[in-house]
Amino acid sequence: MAGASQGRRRAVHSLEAVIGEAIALLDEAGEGALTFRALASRLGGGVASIYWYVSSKDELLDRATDQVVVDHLERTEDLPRAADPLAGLRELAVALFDDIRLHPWMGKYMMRDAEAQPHVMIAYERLGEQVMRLDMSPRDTFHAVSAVLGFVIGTAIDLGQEPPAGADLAAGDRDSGLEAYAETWRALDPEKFPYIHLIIEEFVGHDDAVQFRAGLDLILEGLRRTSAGEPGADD
Amino acid sequence: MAGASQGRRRAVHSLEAVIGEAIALLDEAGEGALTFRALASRLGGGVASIYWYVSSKDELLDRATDQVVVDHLERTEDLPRAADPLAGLRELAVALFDDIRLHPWMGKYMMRDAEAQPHVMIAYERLGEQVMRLDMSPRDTFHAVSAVLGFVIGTAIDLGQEPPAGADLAAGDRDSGLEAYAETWRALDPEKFPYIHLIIEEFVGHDDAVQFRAGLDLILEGLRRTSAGEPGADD
DNA sequence: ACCTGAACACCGTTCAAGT
DNA sequence: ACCTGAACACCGTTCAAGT
Repeated sequence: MAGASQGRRRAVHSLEAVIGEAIALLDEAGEGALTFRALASRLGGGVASIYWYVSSKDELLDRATDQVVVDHLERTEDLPRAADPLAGLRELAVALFDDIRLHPWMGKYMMRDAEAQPHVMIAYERLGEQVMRLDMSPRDTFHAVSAVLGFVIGTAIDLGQEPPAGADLAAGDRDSGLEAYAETWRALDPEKFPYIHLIIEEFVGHDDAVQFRAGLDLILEGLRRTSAGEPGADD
Repeated sequence: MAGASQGRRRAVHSLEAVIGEAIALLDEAGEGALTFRALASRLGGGVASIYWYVSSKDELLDRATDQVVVDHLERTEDLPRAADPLAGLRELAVALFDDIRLHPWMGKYMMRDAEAQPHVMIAYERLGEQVMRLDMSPRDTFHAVSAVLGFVIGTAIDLGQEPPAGADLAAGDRDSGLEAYAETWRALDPEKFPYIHLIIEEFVGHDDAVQFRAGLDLILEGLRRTSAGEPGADD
């Protein structure tokens, strides 16, 4: 009986398995849940084994982020479908935002190390190629792409922020969270906080995706005007 | 001789000292350097004492962030100086961005918990009051403020990202860092990466502040057009 | 009321040893 | 070539005890 199967002593891994389980752990339970010990037990092996595939937790996170971008690029291969460069830019930005939102932990890492995340470069390139069609100077082109990218990733990070440990994520979760904020704000003096009072009801039940698109459209509208107004302008 | 000064046995702290030293530690050595043990030794006391003033590291970071915002509000009390609402919005956004950049660690925490950071609310309110002068619907007003805020904080976070542990921050520091990236990019196939090649030289030696202002101006230009075009538009 | 050292339950990372 | 348990040097947080 000593060996119904004499295997199972040593677990067998692969880089794909390590990265895949890391992504699953991050998606399911958030950034705090990604521990070498937790990851090892998911893989059915020992902690130290992970270091055969990855030399640090930083590298693990870089590789996990890059892998998500690989999937994103695959999924959006045939974008943009629009003839208009700004419409094309919009499609790409929206698709990127939506995919980052599915993995709220990754925004933080996307801008950290271009060399460790080779595919992020390709996503930038695709956005840039749409902007190039506006025929602006290299500098204006660079600034426009940086603005869109900063807005996409920045907004995704803001919205993906994990609430501090204390927060009560019991029942209505998100809705009740928004409502709890609104409650506090309604208590503020309307004389001193006219803006807050103006938008409280908009804030309650607002849709992150709608909010993102509205902001993106402001940038795109500005870009449309700017690129039409000063063809080839410098500095 | 047993007590030239019999004090010094027990250190004496205050909430201000705890928060102040925490901010100093974060500014000087980055987020990784803020440890209860490091903070305690700066304060000249024991680790556990900090818990008298603050109930967790999360609270410490919330309070540190709020304190920086307090200083920012004080420093910019008499802004905006411009009569034009968009110019006023621009002044406020630029000032906020510049102050966040002085404390690169804080961007991440600014959007995390409005209740724990009462003064962040005031900064939002000030931005909102400028946008209100454009006489748009509550929804459009909310979206515009959210877009500006998302861009300010998001860009600040992106730029404030600490490079992963490995990075060589030896001599030329930032410049050589940019140049190292550029080197990698120049090696990319120009056929497949026309955008990257177009902007490499713009990227090298680019100024974060200039880049931020360019993006902000796109949003403001879009906002100017949108608010002029559809006075009081809904949905 | 405020401060303390020592302990607890965790981390990421290393290493000598196994197969 | 790949996997392992045990150890190391850290963390944030708690607690019983001091003043």
